Amino acid sequence: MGNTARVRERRSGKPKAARAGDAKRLPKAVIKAPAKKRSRPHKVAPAERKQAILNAALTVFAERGFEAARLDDVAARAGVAKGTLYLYFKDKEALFEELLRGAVSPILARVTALAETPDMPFAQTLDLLYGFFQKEVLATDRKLLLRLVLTEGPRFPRIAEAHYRNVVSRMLPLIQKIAQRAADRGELASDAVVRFPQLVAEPIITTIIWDALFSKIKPLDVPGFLRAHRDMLIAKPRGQS
Amino acid sequence: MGNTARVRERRSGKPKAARAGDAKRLPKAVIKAPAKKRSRPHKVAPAERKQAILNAALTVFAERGFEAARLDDVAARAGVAKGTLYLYFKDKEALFEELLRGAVSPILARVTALAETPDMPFAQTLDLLYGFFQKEVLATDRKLLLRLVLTEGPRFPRIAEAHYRNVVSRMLPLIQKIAQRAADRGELASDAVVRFPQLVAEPIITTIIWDALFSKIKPLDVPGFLRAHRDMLIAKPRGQS
Amino acid sequence: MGNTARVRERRSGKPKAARAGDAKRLPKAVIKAPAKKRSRPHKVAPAERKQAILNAALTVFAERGFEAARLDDVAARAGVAKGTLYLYFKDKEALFEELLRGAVSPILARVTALAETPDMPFAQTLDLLYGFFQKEVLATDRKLLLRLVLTEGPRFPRIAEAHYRNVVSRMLPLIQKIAQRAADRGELASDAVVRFPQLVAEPIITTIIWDALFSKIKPLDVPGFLRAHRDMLIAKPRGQS
Amino acid sequence: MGNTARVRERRSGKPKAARAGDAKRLPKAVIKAPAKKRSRPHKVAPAERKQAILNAALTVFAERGFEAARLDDVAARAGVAKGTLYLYFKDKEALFEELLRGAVSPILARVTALAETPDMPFAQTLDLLYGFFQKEVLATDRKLLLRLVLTEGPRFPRIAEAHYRNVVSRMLPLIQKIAQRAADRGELASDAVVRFPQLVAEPIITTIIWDALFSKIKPLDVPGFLRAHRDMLIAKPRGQS
DNA sequence: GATGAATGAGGATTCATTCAT
DNA sequence: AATGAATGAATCCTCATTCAT
Repeated sequence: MGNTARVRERRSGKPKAARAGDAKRLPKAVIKAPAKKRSRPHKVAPAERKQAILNAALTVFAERGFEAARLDDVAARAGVAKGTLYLYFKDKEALFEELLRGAVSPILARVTALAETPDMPFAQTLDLLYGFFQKEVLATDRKLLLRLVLTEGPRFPRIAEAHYRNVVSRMLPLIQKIAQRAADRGELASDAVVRFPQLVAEPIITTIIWDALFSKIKPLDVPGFLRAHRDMLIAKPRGQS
Repeated sequence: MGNTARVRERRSGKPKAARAGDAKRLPKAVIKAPAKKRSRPHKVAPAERKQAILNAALTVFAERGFEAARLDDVAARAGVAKGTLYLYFKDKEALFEELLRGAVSPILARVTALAETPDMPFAQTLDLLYGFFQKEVLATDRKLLLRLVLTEGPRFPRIAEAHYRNVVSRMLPLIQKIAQRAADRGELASDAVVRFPQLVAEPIITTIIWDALFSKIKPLDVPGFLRAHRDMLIAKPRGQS
Repeated sequence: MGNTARVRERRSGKPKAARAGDAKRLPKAVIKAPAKKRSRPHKVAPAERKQAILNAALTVFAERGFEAARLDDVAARAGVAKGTLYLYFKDKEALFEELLRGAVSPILARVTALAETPDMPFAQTLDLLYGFFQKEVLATDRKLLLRLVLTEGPRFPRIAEAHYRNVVSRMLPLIQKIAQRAADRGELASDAVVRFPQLVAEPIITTIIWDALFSKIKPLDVPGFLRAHRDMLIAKPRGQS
Repeated sequence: MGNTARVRERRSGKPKAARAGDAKRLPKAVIKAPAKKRSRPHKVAPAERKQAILNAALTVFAERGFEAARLDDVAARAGVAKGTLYLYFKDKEALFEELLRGAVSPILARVTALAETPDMPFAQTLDLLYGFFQKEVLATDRKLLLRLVLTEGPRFPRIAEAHYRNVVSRMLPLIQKIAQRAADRGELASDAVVRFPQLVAEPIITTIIWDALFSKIKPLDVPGFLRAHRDMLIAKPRGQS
């Protein structure tokens, strides 16, 4: 009866060209499978492979958002089969969460370091901080991670929570400490920043959002903006000169 | 009409993960049709009906984001049949865009008014502006609109563009004008705000984002925060006391 | 930008010809979509439509078992779109359970009726019962339902339970009552059937199983078999003559 | 070998419904790999290994049925790698068929032996037979084998056929012979059992099915039931006392 | 205009099978 | 021989959209 002869019709060739031609959303770009198809690409370190998937996922999720992202595209970009994703991640959501886990932790490390340098003038601390943000976040893929946290966070309480726990709740006290020290040294006449360390983080959020929404239309002079914000932060309040 | 020839533009289904009742995301909420089904929708003005749809859409889109939002839910919430949506909007995307069109225009009007009031001290202008934001945006559904602009904007260039055109590009020059006047009056020692009127808008963005992500975890003292930011804006730069 | 022009590649024509050519399992037959495709078959009473789906489901489930059955095939056989199934049934399992609900209830009605006819000789009661089984179950699609209960029951505790509750637990006492009456009239010398009314149901199970497994190889003379079983049931035990 | 050209025979995935942990079906159980993973499978005789696989397969197939059974689970239970299964069995189906081959042959041997013992009273022969069934089938894993034959047989004509050839077609003539001898000795007043030796096998089928479906709900007094059936078999027909 | 049943393309996920090691 | 990571076809289910009433 020929077991091997049992063959069934297939269709195989799958339209992967992610809806190019759509003019309203996501104008151009959009995922392009590198088409590198080693028929059995054994001997790739699993960690590398996982990283490849995460990299691909970052691109795809950033481009389309969680819901619209297609794991097909992630797999294609990562150069693996669809099923392979599930060897490394339980499901789409787990992939997404792992992707965002530790999104901005490097910044945290830097801020911690700054908090350990008590004698630095506040202005300089801010310059270092914002400089670091520009070089290590804005200029890299981490920008996309942070953007995803901000844009998908409302729909993923767990991710928002994790971000709060891992980043925000640790960063703010550090900033507070730095600000307090500056205030103690007389560098700040008001405790506004001490009470609201978020004032230091504001331009980071603003920059990420502006970049995501308007950079194509009207790029922001980010260094200038950050400098301007810094100047505000270190200013003396009116009437206290 | 030839069934096989029917081609439709879509983008996709919905991942299993987002089902209602899922405890990890979107805790409860889940849209609940008011089920008010007068068997005769007697004399409902089309404009009213359209508004009902838009209201429903705002809730649903805000709750789930564009992709995950179900028109079924919108229709149910609006108390109309699903097909009815298509009498008022070409498709899901058109509904979404119309929803966001003019998202925050009321603020614009207010800022315009402020710009016409040349003699007001800058501090007071800011208080009025931020107060208006709190009462007319943060405390209302418009908060959701603005949130949607910020979170979905990256995936909807047209919406970002419209928002830039309708709101941002009009607001910033007004602020600039106000700031310039304040500077001219010697109220500001630096032209930072004149060069970067975004500095005035920063706390609005920050507040919207914080509200969307962390309000459940750690509510922000919004009035205090806005006052602190205001104080910064009107501060004298260091060394100029 | 021409919304209507947004068209994307498709593949459409789907291989529906369910694995014909498979020689080891399910030799021949196998689902054949009637291909009647009214492009919008409105105006079919919903009850009718549901019944069409249930009928199709019966065939497909009986042919392949629950797990291997494809809802694609059910839909094709029912002449509806895949999505339509979900208008009538929550999911595959719900369809399956509803299909089996009340599988053999008509028999129950008949047995009840027989139990209300006290004066009938036991032999005649059995003839009526088995005759009814032959005509109303074995010769109809209900045979497949009963077969499904027996073959899928072990994997579907809920279905087994429902069958026990709805059919078995009601039938056995009725048989018991009938048997008791027969015993009281001296028609039976032993209380074996009274204690084990299952003895009456045995040939029904045996017949269904034989039919499912061996009818192609060696058909069973069902009427003869049932008569033989009946003779056994009404016999006098040894040594009590 | 050309990835795109690779065509494989399969039949399908697995519906969401049947996931482990699902409370509605297959209450708990869910296969649990003993996780004994000697890093060196030192000297395990291939025959032993094969038997381990078959044992594991029996459990898994019995628990979920052929389609829903996962080779992953079989491998885990057998303590081998998934690929190893394919060293011993061509594919899932071959494993299943080998598993069921000779399912109940031990009984056959016993019946043969009984058929060679001409002088035993029929009642005693039945007691031995049913006793053997209880001890060697019902109380052991062979129960699961027989259950699988009955429940999967309808979908596996080859298995049904093999079972008929190997077991049924050999057993029935033996029973017939025994029954004939009993009849010749005047132990039976009718030739019903001679014409339908299935009457002897009935309670075996009934018992297996009852056990599979209802044992949790309402356990059957198997010994009593078998004795009752035996009494029926050796009874004198009415009117011949 | 309104309706809502019907549609069917699309995507997440599973799992038998392969094959480089 | 044994392994188990990788593959990708297959299937369930969803939901935007249509259109007969």
